[in-house]
Amino acid sequence: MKTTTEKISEAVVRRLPVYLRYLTELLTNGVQTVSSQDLGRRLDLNPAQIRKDLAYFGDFGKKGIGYDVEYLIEKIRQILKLDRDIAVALVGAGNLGKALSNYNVYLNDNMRIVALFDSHPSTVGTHINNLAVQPMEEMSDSVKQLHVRVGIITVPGSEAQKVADDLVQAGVEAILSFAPAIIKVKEGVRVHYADFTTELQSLAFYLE
Amino acid sequence: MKTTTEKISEAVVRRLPVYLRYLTELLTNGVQTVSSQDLGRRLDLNPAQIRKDLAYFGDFGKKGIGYDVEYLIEKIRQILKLDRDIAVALVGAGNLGKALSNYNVYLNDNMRIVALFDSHPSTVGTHINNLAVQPMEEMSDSVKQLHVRVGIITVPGSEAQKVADDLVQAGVEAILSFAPAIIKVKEGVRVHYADFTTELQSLAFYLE
DNA sequence: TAGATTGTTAATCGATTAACAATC
DNA sequence: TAGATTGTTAATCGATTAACAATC
Repeated sequence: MKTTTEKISEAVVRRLPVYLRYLTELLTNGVQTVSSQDLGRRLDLNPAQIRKDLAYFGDFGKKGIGYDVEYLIEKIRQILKLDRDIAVALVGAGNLGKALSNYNVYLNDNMRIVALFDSHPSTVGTHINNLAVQPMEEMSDSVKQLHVRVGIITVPGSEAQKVADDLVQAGVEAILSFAPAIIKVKEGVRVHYADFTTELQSLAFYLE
Repeated sequence: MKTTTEKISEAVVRRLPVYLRYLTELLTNGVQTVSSQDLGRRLDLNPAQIRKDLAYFGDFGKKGIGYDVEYLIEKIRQILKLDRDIAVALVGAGNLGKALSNYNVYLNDNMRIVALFDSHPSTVGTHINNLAVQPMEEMSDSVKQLHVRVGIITVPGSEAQKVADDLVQAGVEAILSFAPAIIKVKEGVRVHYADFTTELQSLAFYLE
């Protein structure tokens, strides 16, 4: 194991969920042990990179054997902090917001959408997955009361910054935004983007 | 302008749509000229990086002045091949698929969803945005007939590989997958991922 | 002209990969 | 033991940033 307090690069952190996903699949299939070579082949990654990624956090493998699937899953879940409950709020109960709300089931990982907000009076009060859509005015109070730490933004790009400001003000520590817009937040708040228009446009470059 | 036939890195290609988005906003606001410094400040990027990115494709700026917003938009659209019509097919007309279909309006860029497919008999035949959901069996023929070049996958992870195989078989050149799974395709076909579960999980790492 | 800003080269930084001793 | 595979160091590769001559 490496010396402590080495900063972990974003690239490493982004690969951990990918490892986790495939390991979970292996566990389901009854596979008990996996080598970095097996993982690399399946995930299109260099085996040395996988070993290095994991070694940042501990000595999880056994020389000559590989990694115990169940143990590694447990460890990665700890590293990603997915071993504890994390309350999530979703802002923007339009089509995309509704679709994501229904994914609650899939993201078992103790991350759970516990509140929905929307600014349209006609949407407020409707129920999605047993959760009532609340007006924006209640966001600050609800976020605090429910200890929401992560916000998902599914409003139009033009409203994203305002919503992000409100979420941060209410105490949210991390944001996943689906809006096609760069969001500015204060130091310490983390923003990830899941902007498929950008993804689709860069895909077009590779045509032909 | 640099020597021709220099390979463009993926990182560069991914930033182009971000430039395009902000430039379009500037154009809407009547801004005629913008410097790499302005862009960098707004997009949290190094100005030198922006100049370098653009210089891969041509001399678009004017020394002492900056970049003409309208002209640069035109050029980036050409580079990304967004200046011609691109037919897109979406496979998986569930909640997420439906939500994305409705975004057609937003992705004006001549990329247009022209066909929807689903494997559930109860979904086939329903209409989303004036487009009928077709059964999977018709995919190959429809993709060829409509000259579909890009496929969007919004089926469960367990079915993603099969759908990708079918799309590639039918002649699709690029795929955007929302399914939480690594997809293997033959050389020459490009796959991008828009997997928000991965994004959300890596976000959890940064809590606290 | 003086000030601003590009395009590009060189310097730096960081991430990926190769190689191998340690060891199960 | 022999074969396999880890953890880690060193080498390589590539991407970002700084610096500056050219020039509008």
